[in-house]
Amino acid sequence: MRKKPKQKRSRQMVDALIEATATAIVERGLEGITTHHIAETAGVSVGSLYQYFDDKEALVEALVDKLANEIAQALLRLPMSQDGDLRCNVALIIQFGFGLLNSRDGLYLELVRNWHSLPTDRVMDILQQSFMDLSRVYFLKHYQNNPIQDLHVRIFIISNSVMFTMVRFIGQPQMMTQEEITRGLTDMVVGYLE
Amino acid sequence: MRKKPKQKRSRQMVDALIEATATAIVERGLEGITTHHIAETAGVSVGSLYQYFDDKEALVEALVDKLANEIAQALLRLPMSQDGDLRCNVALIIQFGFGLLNSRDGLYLELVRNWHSLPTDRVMDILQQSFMDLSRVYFLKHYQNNPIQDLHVRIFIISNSVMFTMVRFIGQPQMMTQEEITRGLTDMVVGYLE
Amino acid sequence: MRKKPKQKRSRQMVDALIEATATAIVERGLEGITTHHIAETAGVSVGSLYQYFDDKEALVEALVDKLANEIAQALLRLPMSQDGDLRCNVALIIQFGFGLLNSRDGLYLELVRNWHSLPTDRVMDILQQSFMDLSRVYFLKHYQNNPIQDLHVRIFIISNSVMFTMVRFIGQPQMMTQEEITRGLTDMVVGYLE
Amino acid sequence: MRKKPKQKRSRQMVDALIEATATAIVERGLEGITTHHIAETAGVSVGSLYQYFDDKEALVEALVDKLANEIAQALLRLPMSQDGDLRCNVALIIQFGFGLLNSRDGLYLELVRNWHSLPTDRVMDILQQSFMDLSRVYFLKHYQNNPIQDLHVRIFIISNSVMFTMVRFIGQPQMMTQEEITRGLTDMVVGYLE
DNA sequence: AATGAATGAGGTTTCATTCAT
DNA sequence: CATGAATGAAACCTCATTCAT
Repeated sequence: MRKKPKQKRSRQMVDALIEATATAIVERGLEGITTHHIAETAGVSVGSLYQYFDDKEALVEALVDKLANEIAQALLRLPMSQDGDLRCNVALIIQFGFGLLNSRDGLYLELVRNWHSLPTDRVMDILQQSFMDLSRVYFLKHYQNNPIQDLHVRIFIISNSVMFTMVRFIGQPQMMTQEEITRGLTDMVVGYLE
Repeated sequence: MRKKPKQKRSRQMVDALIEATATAIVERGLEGITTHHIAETAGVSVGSLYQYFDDKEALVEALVDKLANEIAQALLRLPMSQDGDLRCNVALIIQFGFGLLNSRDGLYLELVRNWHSLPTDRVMDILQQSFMDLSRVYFLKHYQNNPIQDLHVRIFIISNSVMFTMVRFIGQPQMMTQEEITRGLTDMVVGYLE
Repeated sequence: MRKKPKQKRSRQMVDALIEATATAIVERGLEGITTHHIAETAGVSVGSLYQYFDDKEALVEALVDKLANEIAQALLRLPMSQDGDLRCNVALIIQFGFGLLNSRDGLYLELVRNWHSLPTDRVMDILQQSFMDLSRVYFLKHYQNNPIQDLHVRIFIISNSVMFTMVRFIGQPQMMTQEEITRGLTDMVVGYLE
Repeated sequence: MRKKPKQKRSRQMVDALIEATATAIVERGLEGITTHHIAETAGVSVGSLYQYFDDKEALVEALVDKLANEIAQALLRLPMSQDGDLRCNVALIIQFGFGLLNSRDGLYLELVRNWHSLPTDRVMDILQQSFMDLSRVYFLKHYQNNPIQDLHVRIFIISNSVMFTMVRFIGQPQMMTQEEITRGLTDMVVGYLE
């Protein structure tokens, strides 16, 4: 970001631009957005856009960052069962994920699809961290003396498996239901972790 | 394809163009390719390109199709153990997958990354079919009277989980080894199927 | 024309190409025709096209020439009243003109519209010659000793007035009928000649 | 028009582009103009051209519109004799027409020649309206109780006859003089109207 | 003679970014 | 600070014409 917006007016402008970016992505896809369209949607001039963001990419980065934080917040508020019911918690997270992917008119979906041209690591880190925390709590209880092997590898595998399977499913949900996918993923993950 | 290449000369040109497309994608990424660059790489004029392909997209489609067929062929030649050792076969396929993703200077990697803007279904169909066949053989032997539930859902989940986890891993292999990923995926898949 | 087609085969080819040009013009307009389309319509290769015609323009020229001759022939067969009824003969020619412009799916229409980029003089010459003959016969009878002044100017004015008014009318016949136009033109021409 | 030119600067640019279009048409013919050439002639970048006009066609339309308005203005200023001398007024209009067609290095000529691919209706409407007004005034005076029949048909015929005969004459004035054509047309028109 | 594959100049349009006001 | 007019590189695609087979 080119300039730290200290003043209230500027802060609003930055926010408007980031939200406009989100809207534009939903409307035209990540590849279809243009700076003009974003600026117009934000009710701001292109010049102002470049006052606060180095280039188009910076805008998207800021958006991804913002969403990542929101997701992190939401994950913290997830009512995980604290008694160590793994299956229950995994299913909860998966449902949370589906909720996310289906929200905001497919904004998350479009972003995950294009993860490779985005600083998605930030997001994946957050998700993986969440899984990590969940797992750690769980395993601390159950395998306290016998810690699970390769936990970070498992978390990596699970995070990516779950996320991309969901995205792929949403893209072509013809031959199965979301419930089936949720159950299947839960089975797989729980089986892998136990 | 605009024109059926009947003559040997034409066939060569079509091949050269498809190969040039592959090269260009490796060099510049799927989004970075241009018709001029492809034609130049193929040692051919732009006009010729358009004599055989309707547009840029058609070129990429042809490439994907060709690769899909090659993969299908290669999968058939995989020395699967016929005695029903699931773990062994799963590991074999995963290693095959890694081999593919690491081959051709990352061509497959780039294509999988951009799956959403490609006719990837074709490829995924092939992979899923392969898993399907493998599983079917396996389960016919072991659970003949008790067929596995939701096989197509499982296959879908497994195919996507394995493939995208591998792709994501290759993108940032810093904190774990390919062996660890392979083992982890194999564990997960086998656990899920048994 | 590049080559005089002496052999029967060649003659057929030239004819086919000219007819294909006509068809192409009807289908796509004079500006829309391409050598490939013409050759294909004629069932011949582009190479052959260039064997007999210097370039695209030559094809159109040949077509115009052919049509001009046909028109000249048809005009000769027009059943002009020989008793010197000018109005009758003028109306006859105008109706003949409308017939022409409405024939061949608008081929003549399209050609007249684009007269400025064609060797239309050839055609206009023929028409003017026809009017000229008609008038001469008429005036020889009636004004034998008192020849009409500026006959060639009048013929020029009349030919162009009649032809382009008809073409313009066909282009947008909403607010009047062909009969009205025919009567009006006849009135004007006869008035001008008498 | 893509953007309403509110500022003075923009207005100048739009004008420059329209004038450049006129110049380009004179230099290269209506079919020969290119966006780059127009932009260059206007001393402006292609991008700017597209900021104010949707496409090439829009430019030509704007030009035609502008000229049509100018013609309408000029026609209003024509010193028509108000005492009802039809011949005099007709000749005046025809001379005005020749003046127009010979002005601006043949710009009008080229436009009329290509009337079929232009929104020429606008222009013809203006001319026909002008004739219509002229005629109406005239006939109101002279045939007040006995209004002329089919006035709109006559106007249509006359407008097109006069205009295209003049255009055709300018294209090949070898065998007659402008005076002869003017006199001839005037004779014909007056004869037709009386 | 006939073919049709190959050429490549040339045209239209988009859009990220800058900079004078 | 904000504006938005201006820029111009760069991409896609067409089609008249040639020439090796």
